[in-house]
Amino acid sequence: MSRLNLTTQRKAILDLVQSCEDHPTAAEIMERLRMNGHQFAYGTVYNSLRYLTDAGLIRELKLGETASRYDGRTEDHYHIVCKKCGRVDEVLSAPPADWIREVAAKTNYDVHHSQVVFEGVCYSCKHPNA
Amino acid sequence: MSRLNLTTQRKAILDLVQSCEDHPTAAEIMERLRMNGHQFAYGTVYNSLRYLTDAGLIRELKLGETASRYDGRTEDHYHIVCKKCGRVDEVLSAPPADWIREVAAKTNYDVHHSQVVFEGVCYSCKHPNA
DNA sequence: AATTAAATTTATACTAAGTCTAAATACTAC
DNA sequence: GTAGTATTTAGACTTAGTATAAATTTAATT
Repeated sequence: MSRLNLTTQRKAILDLVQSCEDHPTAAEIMERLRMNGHQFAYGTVYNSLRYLTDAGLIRELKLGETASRYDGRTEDHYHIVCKKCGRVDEVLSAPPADWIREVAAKTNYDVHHSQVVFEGVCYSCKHPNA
Repeated sequence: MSRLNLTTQRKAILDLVQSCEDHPTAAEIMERLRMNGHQFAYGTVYNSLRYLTDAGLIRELKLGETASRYDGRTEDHYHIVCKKCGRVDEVLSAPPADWIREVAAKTNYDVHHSQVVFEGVCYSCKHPNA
């Protein structure tokens, strides 16, 4: 682990991701950077996203779509995806420790981490004319 | 939903996936089919895997790698991936219903399904010289 | 059994997301 | 200021998967 090196590009990308209410893909990040007057090389954006992810400053979300999404919230949390509209919301309740212990015991693994993606239908899609 | 139509190709692919102890990718499935003397078009394998998945005969696993994996076990279950060796094991304990209810209440979603991928270190990697 | 219609397979072109590479640029330490 | 390292850039390349159009198979109708 070496010292954190936030270049202009990395800083701009970090700021952008942290300012997002949603969970943009790399392509969406590039688009928003361009709208803010930045124009970085394609590879630089991917490089920086990986660097920032490795540094623990942002999170990469793999929600089962083709592209990864990025999240400026670094606390441990999960996500729920609406099957109808594709919207993604945060889930802050952690899986019960009992369950994790049970899984560790049954599988003989040291469990370090879990990714959970819930799928369902969001409030707006349930009540279309509210 | 129309009647199930298991062509020669689909049947061979279903048989193969069901006979696997592991969770092969589409590329691995093609390779194993070839070893069994089958030679199907590239697109047919993808088509068939989707067909079989939609029919509920196999499952598509998105474990955060670049390629999907396929699983002949159709009961509801989850997976745990070893960070060291990449091995994937089954997790048969379901997440506690209380937790799911809590998530549904907090997010205002109807929760239909959850995908859970645990990450950790498997027994063999923990005890390298056993 | 021959004819038509529908579904499926095949081969191949294409797309999307991301990685790799080599040259150019920027930063750091002396 | 110069040498050395790290980063950015542009663009080629890779991987996984989708789309398309022609050929083949299967099923239904007569």
